[in-house]
Amino acid sequence: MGLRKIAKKTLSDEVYDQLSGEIVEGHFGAGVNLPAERQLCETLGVNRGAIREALKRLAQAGLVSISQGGGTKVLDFRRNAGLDLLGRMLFRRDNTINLGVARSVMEMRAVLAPDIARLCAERATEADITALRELIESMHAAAEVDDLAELQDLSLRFWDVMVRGSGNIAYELSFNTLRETYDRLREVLVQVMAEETRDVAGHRAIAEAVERGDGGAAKHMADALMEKGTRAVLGLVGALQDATLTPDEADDSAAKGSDR
Amino acid sequence: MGLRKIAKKTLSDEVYDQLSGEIVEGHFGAGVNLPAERQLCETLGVNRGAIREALKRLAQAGLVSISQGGGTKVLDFRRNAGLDLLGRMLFRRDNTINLGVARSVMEMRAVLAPDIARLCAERATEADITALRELIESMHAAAEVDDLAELQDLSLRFWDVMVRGSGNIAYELSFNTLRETYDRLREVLVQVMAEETRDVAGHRAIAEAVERGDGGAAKHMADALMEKGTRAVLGLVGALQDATLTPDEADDSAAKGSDR
DNA sequence: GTTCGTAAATTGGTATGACCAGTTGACCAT
DNA sequence: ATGGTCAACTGGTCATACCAATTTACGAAC
Repeated sequence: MGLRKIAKKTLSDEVYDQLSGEIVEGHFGAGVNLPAERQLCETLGVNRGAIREALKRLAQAGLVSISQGGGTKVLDFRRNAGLDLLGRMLFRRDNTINLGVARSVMEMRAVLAPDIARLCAERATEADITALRELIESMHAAAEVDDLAELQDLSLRFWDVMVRGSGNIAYELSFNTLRETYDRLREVLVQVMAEETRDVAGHRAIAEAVERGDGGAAKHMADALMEKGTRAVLGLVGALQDATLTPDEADDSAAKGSDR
Repeated sequence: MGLRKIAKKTLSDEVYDQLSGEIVEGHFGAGVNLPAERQLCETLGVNRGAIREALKRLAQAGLVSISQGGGTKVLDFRRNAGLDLLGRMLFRRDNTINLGVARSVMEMRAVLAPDIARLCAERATEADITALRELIESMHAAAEVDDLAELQDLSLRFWDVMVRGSGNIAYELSFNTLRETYDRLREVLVQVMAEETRDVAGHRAIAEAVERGDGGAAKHMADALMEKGTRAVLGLVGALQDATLTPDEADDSAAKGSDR
């Protein structure tokens, strides 16, 4: 327990991290050209292959646009990047948390989950329903001994089944990204979201609505469940933001209108 | 008019397209190893750099996992890929449309838009409101001469402003991906969604609610607007799917339970 | 039989240098 | 003002070599 996987980074990963960080934090404004590949080689002290692998990834992420002969141009990531950038934005390079990103994830989760529940109720297979039943039982067991970490894990798996049962590939893929982002805050959130995590009855109500094929009820129950965690986290984020407004860097409230 | 930008593809783009296609269409099952880089070079007839650039992109998209010495393993994209994969999945390599993906996009849009409207109403700046006003006027002008293509473009820009005004980065990024996917079907959908596109009053009602800062009303109005296009497209998709069920390939209804 | 260590084969990671191909911009002829 | 030409710059492709981590097979030790 407590052991963590050792993170290994290749050179191109490091290049990608540095460049994407510079772009997201605005040190390379939209429209300007990145330094030429051969110059980046020299500046960063790596070979051109590593640079190119990183640049291709930046292009795929929607952060830059590469054109032969014309250089590599920085794009406006707010207008061009995909949802995958969330993970990159959650932590700044000084390891502070971007509260605006955390809030956004919670808001999105709160809206998607009820519709996932609705669709799952309308489309779930027998296998899905069985899986939900088993998860609810496990949650009961974990709740008996108040094992919060286990409950959190089971809740994630609960929604895993739900989103697959919804038959909506856009929700599945969004969920993957949101889960990845959420996972990075897991240790922090396990306490904050305890009320939602411990609500086995809430999870059970959704599962039973799914079992009955009652989309409306499933949606309503999911809404109620989400409300608990969402309220707790948004409250915390709000408080932290207010506390952060003291320094000159007005962080998030300012960032909203700053770069458009 | 009618001229289109010439699409240029690099070798690594082509490699990426081929490999991601194979994976998404299931020819490489999750868990198996991709051929070694040096072997892919020979098979595809390109140098190793091009292969590596493509593999790095596949890894970033969540389709494979690369480990030095251990080969490149195919992942379960439904469980690991990000939302960006939507665009890759919309068209199969035989150029047929994946109706399940189209349906998913419409469902997600219908759920996100009302919450975007709600948040925008609560957080919009004066500049946002001005931009919305101008767009509504332009829409009126376009509606006078029933210029559907122009109306569609203005509606997209309307939502562009809304999503930026919502102050939710997750919505912004999701919207970028959804717009990209939607754009590929634009010519088809312009007719199908005409009722929603022509509904200038519906757009105006949302803009006015935003102006008043009335989140509840904005949400409700957006819901009503979305309902028009969503109903039309989902109806069409349903009809097409029923028609497709005649051949043995039961396409989407079957795909749902096939690979889990 | 299991466990552990070792060495060879395999696979990805990095480096170098060369040349091809498209873009840009300065310059010039018309 | 227009269009052509050429040089410089930038990304795209290629070949080859070697480094580093993992896997596998084999055998020694328990």
